[in-house]
Amino acid sequence: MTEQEQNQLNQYLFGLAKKENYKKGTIIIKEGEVSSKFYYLEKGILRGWTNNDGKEITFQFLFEEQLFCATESFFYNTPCSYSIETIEDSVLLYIDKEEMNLLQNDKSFEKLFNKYLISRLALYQNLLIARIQDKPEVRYRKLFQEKPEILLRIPQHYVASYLGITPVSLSRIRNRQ
Amino acid sequence: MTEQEQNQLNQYLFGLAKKENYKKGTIIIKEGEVSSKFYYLEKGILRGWTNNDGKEITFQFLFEEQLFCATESFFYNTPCSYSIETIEDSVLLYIDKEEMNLLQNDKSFEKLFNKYLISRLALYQNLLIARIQDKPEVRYRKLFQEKPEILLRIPQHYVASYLGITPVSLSRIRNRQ
DNA sequence: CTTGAACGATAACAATTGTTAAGAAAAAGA
DNA sequence: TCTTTTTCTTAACAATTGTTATCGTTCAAG
Repeated sequence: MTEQEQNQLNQYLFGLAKKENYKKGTIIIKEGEVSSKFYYLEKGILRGWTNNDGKEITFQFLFEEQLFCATESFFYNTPCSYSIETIEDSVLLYIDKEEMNLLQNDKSFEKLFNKYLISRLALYQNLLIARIQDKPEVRYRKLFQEKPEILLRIPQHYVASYLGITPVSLSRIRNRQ
Repeated sequence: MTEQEQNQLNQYLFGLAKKENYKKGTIIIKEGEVSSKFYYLEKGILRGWTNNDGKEITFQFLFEEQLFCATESFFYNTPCSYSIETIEDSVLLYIDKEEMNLLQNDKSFEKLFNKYLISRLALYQNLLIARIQDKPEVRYRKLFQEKPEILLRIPQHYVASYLGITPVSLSRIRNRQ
């Protein structure tokens, strides 16, 4: 998906969108509830996490200019299996599902959205492969190379959880470098 | 995506498809090459794997009645970053990308394919979350509960690789139960 | 049927990570 | 500013996994 196509899609989706400010620590999408909004993160950082026997597991970070929704919940109207919250003060744009349904009559939108889905699918496949392939220490090094901003803007215990290790272990790995 | 929608999509895609038999151990999609076919696995089992410093990492198994393609390679015409091979004698249906492009003019197909992409996206998100959430031993137990046929039909060292551990460690885990 | 390769179990030791706890530093709130 | 909370580091020990090697067993090709 080219940058131009991305901009066109954003224009379709968020040309008439509402804008809202959220303080750090606000839950945008809540585990167990149905989420029927499609979002664009204009400013800030978000974190996706699930509850695992009382322990929070962080599985995703979202940065500026990122489109997102709770895919399964949004498209199938099912309770969401995870939460998404702000870890900085953030600005979000959003549209409701009904507004999105209206867009689906537009063939040009449909084609763009198709491309968006394909790019997301490819991304998640690559994320999954990378996670199977690499051990925690390698995952840390790659993350540090590819997205150093994650390590600068996000508390380390969230990063540790995202890497699938404990904060103690991450601290040790960092110290080894 | 309902079963009916799935059948409709399969009919669109593979109504006029070629059918081919492959012996066990045949490479269907080869790492480094561009794959421009969309497949349906009628019979057999496939395995997706990548080369990681000389070590094979298995990241996916495909079973009967499964649609698949090398997403990134197929849609973006890039060299594929992994291989897919048969681990049993298998029967595949396939169409070329040009045939698929013709289908894209059909609005009904487009809608179905959209739903397919959404279902795949949701699946991969869940796979990724599960992998971040669970430790190797838990992953094994869940796999055993959800897909015991994997453990019966697939050599254990492939399963171990898929779980992100060594065959030795998998053998130990199995012995602990 | 025979032979070599592939597969799985086990053992011993190394390396890594988890757990718990304590303390220092930084950030947030009053 | 002062206090409280959060975050990060470090240490000691436990648990898990990795590595290497050996040994039957099974599978497959000839």
